Amino acid sequence: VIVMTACMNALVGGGMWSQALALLDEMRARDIPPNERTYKAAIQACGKGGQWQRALEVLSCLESSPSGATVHNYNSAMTACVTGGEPGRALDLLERMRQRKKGENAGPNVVAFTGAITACSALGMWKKALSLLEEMRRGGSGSQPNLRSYTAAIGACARASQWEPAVDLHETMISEGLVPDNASYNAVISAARRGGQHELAMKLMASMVQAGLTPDLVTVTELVSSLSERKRWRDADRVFDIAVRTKALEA
RNA sequence: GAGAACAGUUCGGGA
Repeated sequence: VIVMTACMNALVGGGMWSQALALLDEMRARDIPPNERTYKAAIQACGKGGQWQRALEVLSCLESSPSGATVHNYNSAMTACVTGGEPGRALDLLERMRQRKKGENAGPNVVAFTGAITACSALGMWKKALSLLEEMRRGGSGSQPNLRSYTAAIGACARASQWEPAVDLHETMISEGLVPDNASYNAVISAARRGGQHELAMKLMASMVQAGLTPDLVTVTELVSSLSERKRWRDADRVFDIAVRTKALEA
């Protein structure tokens, strides 16, 4: 068991999740009973590979194991559901974690909530994303939402072309003392683009530069597509100027 | 010490 599990860990670390799962199958075929560590490696493999069915199966093995499933284990299973194209099941898992709280294991943490917000994003449920974020702000995850949580929520608004709430979140986040980074800026800019607010998108890029950040490839593609949709070629030139000046594309 | 792990932003390509 130890050798097999060690191999699985190595495979997962190297991004070879399918081989790791193959080892789990082999253990079963050979009647080598997996232990908790084996399942932990397996569920991580499922997370990376988006193998949600197997993730849920492994999760229930962990749940019934003596030490029980950890918050991390649930989070890996949630990742598997989202990347496996079953985001609704990730939301189910969040509920399951909440039930578990009563049993005095830890409830969902910041990572779990953020994962659930990402699931909402994939489902187009931006209102639910906002309400999950609200719940976090009220202390529901045991700590306050961090930069990634806000970015995920902004991303959910962006996907639904809801630029106004996205901008609100961006501002709230700043007033909470969080410092926006490239990913969070790119998320609001995306919301502006999808909401047809190209002027706003340009302003956001400018404030990004003012804040000392270097726009990246994502920022530039975001703006260029926003501007070209409206054939604002002059503005697109300005964006390229800024991109060159800030060395945006040199990373 | 078999082992320290999980979450966020654009577009495109490949199986």
